[in-house]
Amino acid sequence: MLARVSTPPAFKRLPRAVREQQMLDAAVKVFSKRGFHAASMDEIAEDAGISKPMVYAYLGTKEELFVACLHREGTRMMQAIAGAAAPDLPADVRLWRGLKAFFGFVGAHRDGWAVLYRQARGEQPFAGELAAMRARLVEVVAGMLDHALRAEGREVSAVDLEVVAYALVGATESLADWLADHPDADPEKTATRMMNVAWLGAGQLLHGVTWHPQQDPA
Amino acid sequence: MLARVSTPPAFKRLPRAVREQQMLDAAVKVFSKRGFHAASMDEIAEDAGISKPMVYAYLGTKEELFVACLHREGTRMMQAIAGAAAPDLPADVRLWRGLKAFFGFVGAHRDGWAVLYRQARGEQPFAGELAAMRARLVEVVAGMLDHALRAEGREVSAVDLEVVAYALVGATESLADWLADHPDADPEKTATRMMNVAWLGAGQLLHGVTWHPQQDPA
DNA sequence: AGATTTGCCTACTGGTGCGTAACCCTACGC
DNA sequence: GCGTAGGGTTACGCACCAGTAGGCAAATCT
Repeated sequence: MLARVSTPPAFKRLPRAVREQQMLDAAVKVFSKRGFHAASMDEIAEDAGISKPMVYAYLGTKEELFVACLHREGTRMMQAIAGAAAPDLPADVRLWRGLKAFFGFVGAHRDGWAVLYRQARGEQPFAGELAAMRARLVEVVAGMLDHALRAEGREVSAVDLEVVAYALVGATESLADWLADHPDADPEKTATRMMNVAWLGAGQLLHGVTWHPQQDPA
Repeated sequence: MLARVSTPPAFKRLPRAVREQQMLDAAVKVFSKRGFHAASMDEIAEDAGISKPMVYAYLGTKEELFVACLHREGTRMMQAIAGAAAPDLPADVRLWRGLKAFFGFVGAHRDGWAVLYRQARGEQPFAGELAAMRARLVEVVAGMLDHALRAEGREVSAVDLEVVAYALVGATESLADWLADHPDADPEKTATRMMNVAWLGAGQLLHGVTWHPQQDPA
């Protein structure tokens, strides 16, 4: 008896653009779960519902795939933040909106984002990529602080500014990790907490209050 | 003619305890340079001036070796900090000494420490190990804050405390990264900068000053 | 209706690197 | 002076996985 000449392909053919996104989704998921090296192209392909050669055909080698993930997620995040903090608002409002957008983003992309960034930190080939993005963030924050400072007629050395901005960004990333690990936590509340630490601390600095190691016998 | 029956073994035999430390030194170096997966046992062995089976004989599998590194470095760090911050001092002094010790440690172990921790964050098997250590740190910091708060008759929810402590620890780690990447930076000065951000921000909170999202049209 | 392009697969290879088996040699205890 | 234990080595098995060759079928074009 005649079997169906062509088995109705239980899995549909999809246009490239769609499949690419599915692959990236799968890649982000697997990379974040396993880490770059431990992740296998086979698992990514399987998770995307496709076979391995397709991944190579569309997104290239493993490294290129990872970079693609980094780019997509990074761009999404940057847009989310940039869209929130217009440059003509007072510093605290900009900071607040930026934080809200940032934590909102992390909350919505819990598995993807945070862990992807946890990964990229370690692996040599991508550390640079990531560092560049963080540098942009630090620069923005430092710019905000500088702006606020000048508005009060004060000034601080560039390196001081950079370091404070670095600390602020680090604290924020740390809370993002915390948020990613506490699925039931509220992004906005986390943003508020961060704002408290950041703005009050930075605020003091802005007003010229500083701390010095007074007597220190040890 | 008779060659020397036993070539005077150009490389000496050493007692186990010594070789183990050499191996750990090499492992820390290689792991931090390459990352866990990309590091090869062969390279570690070679770098330690020994052959691979010795590493397996003394320190076990690759994972076990990494954990051993983590433990040694972690313990060293914790001791450096614990030795600096006696529990009966005022909170700001404790914080200051702790920070000084921490950044001093990182400054002295630049390549080893910081990068090792950058690694452990990502790799699944060790993230827990690392998280536990960080949790201990967070707990200590939170305890300090709580202590200072109670001394002023105020009280804050445990989760609030935890989050602030988390942010502080994150900011500190971030500056440690910065320090590790700027070999000519001064650890103590970095500690001072961190102290400024942390103590002033936390200090405000301690005095009941908080920030709220006032009107927020967007 | 062909012809061609595009989506998709099964099945391999080649390299890399963990972990081990089997063996050697020097020191020291007795 | 001789056994035994501990420091040390070379050389391999084996599994895993990135990347590829070669081919089939459904759209789409002409």
